[in-house]
Amino acid sequence: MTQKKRPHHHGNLREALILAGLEIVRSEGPDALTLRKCALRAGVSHAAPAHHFNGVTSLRTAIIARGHRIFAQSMRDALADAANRSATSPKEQVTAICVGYINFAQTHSALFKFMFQPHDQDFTKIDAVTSDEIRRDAGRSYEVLRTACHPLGTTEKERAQVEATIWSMVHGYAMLFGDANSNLGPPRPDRPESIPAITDVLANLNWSFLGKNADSKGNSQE
Amino acid sequence: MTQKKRPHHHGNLREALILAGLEIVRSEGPDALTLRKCALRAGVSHAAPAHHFNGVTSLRTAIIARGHRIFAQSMRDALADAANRSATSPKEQVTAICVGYINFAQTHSALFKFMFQPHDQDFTKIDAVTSDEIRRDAGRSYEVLRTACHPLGTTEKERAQVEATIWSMVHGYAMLFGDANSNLGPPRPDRPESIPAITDVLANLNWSFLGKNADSKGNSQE
DNA sequence: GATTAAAATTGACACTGTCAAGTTGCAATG
DNA sequence: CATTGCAACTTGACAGTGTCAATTTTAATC
Repeated sequence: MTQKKRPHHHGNLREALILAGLEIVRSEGPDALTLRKCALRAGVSHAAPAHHFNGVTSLRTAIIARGHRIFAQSMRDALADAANRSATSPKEQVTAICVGYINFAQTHSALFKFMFQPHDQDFTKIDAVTSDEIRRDAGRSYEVLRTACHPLGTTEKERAQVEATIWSMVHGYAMLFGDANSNLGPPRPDRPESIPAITDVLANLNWSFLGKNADSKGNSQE
Repeated sequence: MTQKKRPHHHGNLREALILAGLEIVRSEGPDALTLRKCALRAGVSHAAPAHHFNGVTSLRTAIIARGHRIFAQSMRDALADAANRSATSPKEQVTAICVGYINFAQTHSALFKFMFQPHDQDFTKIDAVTSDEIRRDAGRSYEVLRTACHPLGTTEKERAQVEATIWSMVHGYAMLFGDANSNLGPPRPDRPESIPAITDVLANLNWSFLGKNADSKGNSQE
């Protein structure tokens, strides 16, 4: 009985394949990812990945899960930056997270597209390890926003509404305006200065959502 | 010189391929679309589409353009419905358009995903006909929203901000919550009733955006 | 050292998009 | 009407893709 999981040939192929995939997405774009390319980059034969991933969908999902770690970290970093500037009101915290959100979408635009592409991941067709990974890592991403939104609602229903509002706004913005070469969104007249900043967009929200004051400083987590 | 464009064998293959593509996306999902499947469904050989589309990207783009017509019509229909209920204030008009937006995303969920998937359409690699089509049809979609948003801003910059705000919000909502089987967005606890309606989300906007009253009835187009 | 099971390779298959060459059929020209 | 010309379409091939079955290699165990 092995106390440590020490695979035989490669060492840790599963990890290597995920990293190879991230690199391919980064350098060649979201549509360039291929099972065989990942295998080649990891230095194994084209059919080797089958022993670690149920299929290409599983590999893609695992890459997305890994992307979520960077994504969540980007939001946490922005939150920490805001805290260093003493911007700790719920409104300021949520705004900071959105800035981190958009920052990730711009800095890792190919990965962002890859992650939030509508993929038909029949969760049933994904191996248990990867399925757990995506659930955990994507959940942690959402948890960052969820925590910051918490003080903005009193009941669970209210909080769900606030979360949906912020999440929709920032995600839509990222999709439509986040990437300079985005082909979605409104047809832009080649004037990138006509794109408002995420903070300008967020300013159009009614921040005193449901009676509570979003500007009160301090940690109001119950 | 032919006064009417009457192609030789098929009659109108370009149109038939687009319709075949729409049907495939509808019935088999966004990822099921294939050049060869379209050709088969249109009753021609696998290489026939090459004479009408520069490549598969062009065909996809043409299908997206066609989808935009349905999309724009869905928003216009919702706007007409609102007018029948005498809901003609800017706020009510914009809300109605968003309802039409979400309605399209739900009714034609596969097509919506297909349309707003980040596709690398190197516009240079797309034949001129299709390129004009997508620009025109996507522009018309956006024009519906643009017109409704017009009274909500006074300067051009203000209007761009309002448009970006509304568009981001409704698009993000459609992506994250529009489709019941969406795998994006927050991990939902199998409680579909916890998803707020688009109208609830829009209610969190500060509708008196920039001093002007969004509730004033009538046609305030300048 | 022999056994055994996992890890990885090799080879094959159907399917994809794209290209080159050949065929068909319509339309304008003589 | 016969001929020419050209666009529409077909056929065949090619490199890649994901996936599967059969085989070999490797590492841990008895």
